Amino acid sequence: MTQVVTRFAPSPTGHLHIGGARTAIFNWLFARRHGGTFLLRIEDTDQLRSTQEMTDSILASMRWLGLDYDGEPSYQSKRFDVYNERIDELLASGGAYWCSCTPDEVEAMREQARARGLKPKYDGKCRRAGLGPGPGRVVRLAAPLTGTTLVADVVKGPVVFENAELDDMILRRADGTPTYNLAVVVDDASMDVTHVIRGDDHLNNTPKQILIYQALGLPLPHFGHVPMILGPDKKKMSKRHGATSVIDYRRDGYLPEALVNYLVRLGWSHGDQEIFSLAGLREVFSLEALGKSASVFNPEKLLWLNAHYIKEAPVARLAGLVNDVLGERGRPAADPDYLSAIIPLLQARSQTLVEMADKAACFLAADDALPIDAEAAAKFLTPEIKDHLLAIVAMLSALDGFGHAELEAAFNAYLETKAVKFKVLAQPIRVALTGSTASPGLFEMMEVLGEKRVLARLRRAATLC
RNA sequence: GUCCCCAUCGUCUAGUGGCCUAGGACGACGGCCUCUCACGCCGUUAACAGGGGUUCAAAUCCCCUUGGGGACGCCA
Repeated sequence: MTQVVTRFAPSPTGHLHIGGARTAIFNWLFARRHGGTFLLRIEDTDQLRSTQEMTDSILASMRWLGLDYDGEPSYQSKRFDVYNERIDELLASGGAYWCSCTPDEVEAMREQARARGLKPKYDGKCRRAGLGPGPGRVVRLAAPLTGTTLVADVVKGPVVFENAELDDMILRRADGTPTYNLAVVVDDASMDVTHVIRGDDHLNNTPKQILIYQALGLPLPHFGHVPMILGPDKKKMSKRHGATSVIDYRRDGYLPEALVNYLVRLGWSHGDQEIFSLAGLREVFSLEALGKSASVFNPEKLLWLNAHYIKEAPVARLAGLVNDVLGERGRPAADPDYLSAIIPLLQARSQTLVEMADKAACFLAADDALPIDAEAAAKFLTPEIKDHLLAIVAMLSALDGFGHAELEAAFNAYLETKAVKFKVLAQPIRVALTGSTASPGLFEMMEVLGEKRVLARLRRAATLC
């Protein structure tokens, strides 16, 4: 295969969508797999809806996901002269023509076609009028009226379209700006893109674009249309499906490697393998392994992957991320060493960083202000337990070390002398230490909390009995 | 309405004519472990949309039906 060039071409009219992120991943992987080039192009020809803020957001999301691109991003808004040059060429060669029909007139034509059971399209009224430029006029492609156009899709296989179904689409708007279809073709050709990998929803655009390639005398790239991601209702993913942007997942405490792993498995597979890193993927990714059918987004599986990566992540990294979450919630920064001691106790118990931060809260709370669940207190901080708590305070104060092993040994001795089962003490102590009935193991927690906090919390709990 | 795409457990998928009594993963359910909650481990549940062909043989190939999705913009 010749040098591979792929590109990701988002429109900066919103944050990076997970569907867009997935096609970016596929393009990135294909290029990296073949030692090719991965380009980024911002499709901002719609000057009304495109914003710098969204461009920045998309760039940030890509960086977060670990998708680096080659060279600088290109902006279509800076290339209007290039597009217009090509449109003028088409005008001169007869491949395009001026059209004075108003949007309302065109809409009427479409209605008419629809009413006759045909595909709604422009009827070519101005095609032979030989119009020149003028206010309010657009430029349309003089598309072939007969014949067929073949899309040799890398994913879907060959797809044939009747040219009669295709439209004399607008190339240049009345305000002089180029339209999407024209700009994509000119850019993909001038950037020497070899593989256009994009969402399924563009399949119907492809024959139209091929017509433009042909009119311009440009060589065709390979096309590959990846199936869409659907919401739980099997409809195209949209805002009403909840979290749909990459930044939503970042905010909700997901690790980028989990999102990438999840997304790549939607519509692509490598045997029975479930766990993939970006580095591993670039060794095995292939377009042939892409599926053809749309897939439903499954939040539970993403959560499972996130939990998996949380268990694997280095403590120092998690500590930093949890601190960020804490900060976003207006909590003071935790001591890095203390937080790093807490994290290992929470890794197997947290599916997201947000959950981890929530669970870290009881470690970080001031001893006299630790929130204690009322129901838990009523059930476990009972009068008969009070003496035990006080006796344990005395016992622990006399202890030499405060490590897991010493603590466990001391408790075993206590249980023996008092002839009591650990079960009767465990929950009361847990409530005393954390304020709730669910937590990491007692001894490992006590070791992390340290003697001072443990004693203070036990004393406080005794007063509540 | 017209055109295009798609069709294996609830979901993501393996499967490229015999290895399929259809495999894995998430979820759900049950069990083990156990100081609680998790983790982990073990097990159960559950699918080739329907109908015709082709073939010695079909989840795999062809056709039809049905179902689902997408596209029909001076948005991208």
